[in-house]
Amino acid sequence: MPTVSSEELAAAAGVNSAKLRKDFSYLGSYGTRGVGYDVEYLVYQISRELGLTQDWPVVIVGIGNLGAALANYGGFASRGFRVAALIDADPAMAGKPVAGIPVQHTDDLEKIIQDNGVSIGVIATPAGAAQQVCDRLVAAGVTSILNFAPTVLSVPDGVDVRKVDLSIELQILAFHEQRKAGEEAMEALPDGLPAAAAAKGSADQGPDGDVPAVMPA
Amino acid sequence: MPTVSSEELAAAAGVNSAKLRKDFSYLGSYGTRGVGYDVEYLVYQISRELGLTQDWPVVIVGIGNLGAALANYGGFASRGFRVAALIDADPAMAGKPVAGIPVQHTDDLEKIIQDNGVSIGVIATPAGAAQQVCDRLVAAGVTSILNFAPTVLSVPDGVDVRKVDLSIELQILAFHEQRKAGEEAMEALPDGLPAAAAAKGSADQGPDGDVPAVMPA
DNA sequence: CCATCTTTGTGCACGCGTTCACAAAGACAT
DNA sequence: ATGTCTTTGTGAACGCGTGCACAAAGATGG
Repeated sequence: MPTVSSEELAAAAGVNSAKLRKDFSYLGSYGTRGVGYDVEYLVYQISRELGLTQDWPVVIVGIGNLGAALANYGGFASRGFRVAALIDADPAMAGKPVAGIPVQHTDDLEKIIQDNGVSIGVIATPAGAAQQVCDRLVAAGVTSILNFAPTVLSVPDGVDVRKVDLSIELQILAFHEQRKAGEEAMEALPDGLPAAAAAKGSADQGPDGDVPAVMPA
Repeated sequence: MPTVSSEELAAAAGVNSAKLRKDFSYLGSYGTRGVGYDVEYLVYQISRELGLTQDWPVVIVGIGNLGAALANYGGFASRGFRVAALIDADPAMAGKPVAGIPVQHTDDLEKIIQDNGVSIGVIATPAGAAQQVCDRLVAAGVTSILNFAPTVLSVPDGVDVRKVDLSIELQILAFHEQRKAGEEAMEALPDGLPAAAAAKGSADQGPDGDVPAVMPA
């Protein structure tokens, strides 16, 4: 039986082993003292708790470059997501297959949502169309929306929205880049930014809190 | 002179006003007591500190759907980013304009980086090519990399990498969706997940910590 | 069956960030 | 000028998450 210790996992993930064990303990006592965690069982338990074992049908609205990129993205299927439909407002796109799935017209949006029991929608339209698409998705029964359009969507209570801004990550890199460049002239700067200085040596690859939280619109 | 108070900004951003004032104070004392902050001056100071006033030439490597979507993304220019070049390994793409910029071949990668003084690279290639492209970018002088390929890149010290996984946000939505669905049957579940339960009512649209940190690969 | 060794699960303490609360500062009216 | 009123900037307290350290649990070998 293949096992891992919290120590091994912690080293691989770059976190403290005690924190990892405490996190796991919230899911239950799945480890064996003196041995570690049964890999297969642990993966299953975490997957289940995270909802990876379920089948999540999603629709992608707006099949431009980004929508097509998402439709072709291989990482969805392995995480339980199934692209149930692609929807675009351009009649010329209708019927054209993208990633093996024929694009359908916006007119049929409500029917598509209901027929497939979709509760998660992805918006990859231009900014101008996003709110309108969002409203229709919500009215049709969608309760979670992933928004790639550069607009803040307003939704009724009970609907989750997550906004993905592709330039934010780039901005974080630029922020660190600026720090690197200004390091030799650090003392010459008018003010120091403690939070940023502390994060100077961060070597992770994740979207974690290593940049000030407040930004201008 | 248009001004805003910390109270107004805090309400708009959904944070505590004291925290906002303290954050601003790290940048200097830009407010006026009894009045608030001069909007224009404040925006400038924050922009400067964040590096938005600088010109950041970036290259995008891998001009598939995603690369094209990034090249067309309007949000870059306004944040100080300038797409200096598009690079692809496919000779058939060479010369073809995407978003008004002619695609160049990978062979010229080093020269392009050096001629344009590029320090930030975006990788939108298939997973198999990512590490190789990364190595060449780093060797050519790039010190910050935004990675859209589903691979963890290894880089020497001093190089920043940020990995963007388009399915993670979707997974967070699915996690909350599962919670919503299981809410009526909450007591029937074998275990509760305190962190998730606490985040139940979160209504923000940002990638903040409202989901467990550790995940299986 | 007992001893030893490994690794988990967790109480406890420390440290950091958030929030409270207030004095200082400045605008504005009289 | 002087007083009042608003809002900043920040010292201090609070709360939460992280990390330490160890007892309990179980495997493994003699």
